[in-house]
Amino acid sequence: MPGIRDVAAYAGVGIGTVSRALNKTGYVSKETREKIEEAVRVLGYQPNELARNLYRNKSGMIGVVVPDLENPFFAKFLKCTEIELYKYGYKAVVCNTVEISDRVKELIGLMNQNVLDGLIVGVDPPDDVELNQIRKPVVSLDRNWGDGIPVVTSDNEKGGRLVAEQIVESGCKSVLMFEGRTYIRQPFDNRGREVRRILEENNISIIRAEIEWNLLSYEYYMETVEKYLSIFDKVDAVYAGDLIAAACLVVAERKKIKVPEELKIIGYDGLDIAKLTSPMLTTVRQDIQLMSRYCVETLMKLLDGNESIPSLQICDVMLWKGGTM
Amino acid sequence: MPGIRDVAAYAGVGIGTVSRALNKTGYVSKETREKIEEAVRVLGYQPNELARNLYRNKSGMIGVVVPDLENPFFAKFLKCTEIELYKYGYKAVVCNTVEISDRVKELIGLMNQNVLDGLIVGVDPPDDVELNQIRKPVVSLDRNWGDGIPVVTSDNEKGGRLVAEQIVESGCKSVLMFEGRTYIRQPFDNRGREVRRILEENNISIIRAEIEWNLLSYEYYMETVEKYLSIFDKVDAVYAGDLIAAACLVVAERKKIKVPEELKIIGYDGLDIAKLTSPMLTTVRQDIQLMSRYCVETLMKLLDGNESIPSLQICDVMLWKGGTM
DNA sequence: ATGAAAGCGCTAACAT
DNA sequence: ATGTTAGCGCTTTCAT
Repeated sequence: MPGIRDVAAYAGVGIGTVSRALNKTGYVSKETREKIEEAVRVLGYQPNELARNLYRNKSGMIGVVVPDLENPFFAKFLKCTEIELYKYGYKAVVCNTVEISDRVKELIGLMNQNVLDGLIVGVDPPDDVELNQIRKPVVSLDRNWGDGIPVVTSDNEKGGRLVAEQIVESGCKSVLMFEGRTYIRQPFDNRGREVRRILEENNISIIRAEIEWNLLSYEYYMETVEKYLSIFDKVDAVYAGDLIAAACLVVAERKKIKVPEELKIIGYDGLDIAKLTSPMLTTVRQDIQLMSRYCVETLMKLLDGNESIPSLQICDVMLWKGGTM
Repeated sequence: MPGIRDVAAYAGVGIGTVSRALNKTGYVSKETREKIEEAVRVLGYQPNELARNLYRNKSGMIGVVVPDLENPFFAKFLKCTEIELYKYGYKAVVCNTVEISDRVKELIGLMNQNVLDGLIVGVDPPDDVELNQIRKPVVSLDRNWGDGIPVVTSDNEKGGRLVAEQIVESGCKSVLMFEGRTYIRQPFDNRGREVRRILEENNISIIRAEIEWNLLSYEYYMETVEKYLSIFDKVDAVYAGDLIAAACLVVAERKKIKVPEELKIIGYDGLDIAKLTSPMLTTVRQDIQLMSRYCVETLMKLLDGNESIPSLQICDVMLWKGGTM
């Protein structure tokens, strides 16, 4: 691997000149520039980015932390985020927190070690995280990490309202709600709260089913759904995330329960999988691409030292009418 | 951010001693070690990994290149690969090639610039790739990249056989086969070849449908499936990747075609989505986790300069019986 | 316009 | 056992 010295020697100039020519910074005469370009071509020189990183004290890497890439929501989020980061010249370093605890703290450590220039987190903060340990930009998707950490989320209140309205309009009287366990207050809590508020207003009875949603496993979903649908066989509607909702559809089919005639199902997220069921899932679609764009844009502002950072950004959601409601 | 000098100064020792103490290399007396550890604690010192990287000439980053993370196959592959790399202390840098061309060449460049220590590729090599430009380890998933690039794949021949046997046994006479377009010979070509060979042997007629499988889009899938199923309405079986197969199921339902009575469907891949349809998809399951483990293990051997690298590793596949066949 | 020299923060070889 | 020194490959003053 040739270094900048080799290029300088070949071109018969100093290394400083080579550096300036390559970075287009400072003056270099046309002739020397050409000699240098020639040398670069002949030697096949490629600057060692590691050395640049050391000098600039940045790595060009952003950590993207998600619970589980097997969840299509996060897969899509990562995809969009990677493409978005690419536009700004950054690379995305993935991290699944599932199966391994404390990965988040490790990643915060990597920031302090300058391996990562910033973090986009789609997971809960660790219990004992010291926010003042965090010295580089962090943006959060859908989680409260505390002061100074901007949050990008979707309009959970509207989402909850859309769900509830569908249920009310359909004339259902007893709803099974699958909800993830949350340990601290999260932006998406509003969703369930809004659903419950409106349903209660309309005297619709609610059965809450708590699910370990971080545990993405088909078997677990099926089992849980089967259990609840057996115990509470008088519910006439189910509300759940798309994956669970799809599982409900399968269980209903198996139990010869007609959807939507005997049981209505409304999902949440608007994943593609909602379109691969039959009937297609009625669901509230989150704009994952927009959320990832906001995350990246916000992070870039933070990296630029920009002062005007919105602490909360909310993306619109929309009802997607399938045939299950 | 305190540096190693600060620690040395605080502890009243030289920086070399600090380095040795922290890296547990060379002799350091118990007392000085303790003084140093104290200093580290008090100052909150964290070594700058960028400087280490420069010295060691490695970044600890491995690029993982996939066509599209929205395809659950690749999402799962990346998930497993990330977790596997983690065990060896490496981080995974993602790259979706969809929507942006030439990303692969860019990533090869990043290897030469020492940003990446190696690459795991799940995509076709670019047309004009010069293998001798590649100076760091590359392992490929399911693609022929050329001499010296080990390939990890699954037992496509067996997979093809399993599919064909199912079709033969079920007594089908006319099969619609959805296959991805390939431009160069790929390991997974064997799958389709084997299917065709056995079907032909049994005088089963085949209709080939070419699909742009890199273009993962629900709408495109539905459209294509709908088109083929309308034109060729006399087929009694469909073979396709799980996603397309699931789309077939939806289209069949919509057209009031009974599955499996009037139309049998067999998928390929064994994604979780195959279990969220009803009836569940009969499919051939690839062991994605094992493939990712082989990829990482092979890459690690390459990085260690190990000589005994198998140029081809084949993972077993199995038939997963659902209700569509 | 260009070359020399001083770091970026660390590791390791070399003295002591 | 410990301090000093010379790099790792680059960027950027600072002279010239």
